Amino acid sequence: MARSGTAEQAGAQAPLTPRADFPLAGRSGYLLHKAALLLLEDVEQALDGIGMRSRYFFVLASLAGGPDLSQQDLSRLLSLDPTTVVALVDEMERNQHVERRRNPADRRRYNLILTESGREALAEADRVVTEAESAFFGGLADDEREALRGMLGRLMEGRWPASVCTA
Amino acid sequence: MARSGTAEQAGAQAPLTPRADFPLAGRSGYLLHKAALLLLEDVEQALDGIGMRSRYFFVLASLAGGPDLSQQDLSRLLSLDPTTVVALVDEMERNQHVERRRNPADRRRYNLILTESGREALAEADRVVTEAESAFFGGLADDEREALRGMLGRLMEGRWPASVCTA
DNA sequence: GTTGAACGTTGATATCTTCGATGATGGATA
DNA sequence: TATCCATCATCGAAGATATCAACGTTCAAC
Repeated sequence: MARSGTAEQAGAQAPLTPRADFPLAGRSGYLLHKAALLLLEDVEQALDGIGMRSRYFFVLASLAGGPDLSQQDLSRLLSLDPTTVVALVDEMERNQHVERRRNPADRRRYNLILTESGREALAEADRVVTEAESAFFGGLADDEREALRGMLGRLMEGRWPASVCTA
Repeated sequence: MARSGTAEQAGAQAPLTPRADFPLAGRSGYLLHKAALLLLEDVEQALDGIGMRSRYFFVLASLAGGPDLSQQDLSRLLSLDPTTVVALVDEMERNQHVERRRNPADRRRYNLILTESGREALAEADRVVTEAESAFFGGLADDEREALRGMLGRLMEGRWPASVCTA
């Protein structure tokens, strides 16, 4: 709180009284939490237009980085329960967006690889998500957005995505 | 991606190969999402020590700002389903942390007010959460944290918490 | 070879969210 | 005043999620 004040007159016509004294609004932690919720809302809504959910997109995007991720890797990387990953990959395999291939070096694991069709789906989703994010971060100047990305990265240093290995 | 590179040697001793090419790591949106998840994990774990969950704390903290919030307000403010709020307030009333009082100006509404016991619970939770957040944001200088808070606030301008009214 | 651990999978359970319906109330209109 | 519609809180059912224990397979260490 005590910041700016540029948006306070936004709802002037409506009989709403903005609560400048809302305690959580002064807490960096809750701001981060809430901002992430709002963004996720936007992304989810944008993806809904092409019949995809955010987690599906996250997996697609993760797999695009390399062919060597296992389901366990995804679980840790995206904070998903291993059980959830099984169901997700099942679905993606039905859609022919990914393939499970046994890792020859460790036959317990699968190497999850993106199919050509998966890449196309990712490309489309990527457009949609990028658009939603641009709108969300639109209020920030380019260098600010860069600074924000830097800070967020530093907050997670050592916790993510460093804990992921390519066996 | 393409940023800094200060943390890449953090897990040097472990046989892990950090994936610098992880695509989502370059996306501001996902960084925000993931950072919020990690922070929530920390906060949840910290609150677990005193037998409280994060949402319970959020409501407690929201109510501390003024006596005039209704359940509907909470619902919008915290992105909670009205149904969920009912159950939450029920629980809080059982714990004698809040009271429901009919709003005399609009008898459909309740004014939710914090009891003395509720304030004590909030004080304790506040300590715990503040500690967890301090640890999480520890890697940031004070002015950086301030800048971060400012940017997050600006991202939500007009969407939160401006939409909340005190009838 | 034996032991213990990791990976993927399954199924049961608990929890949360979502949706529609309801009764009470308020506000606007005629 | 009477009528109509929206809002608030609540309930119950249905759907989606997360959580947990257990299993077979495979790997690594001894």
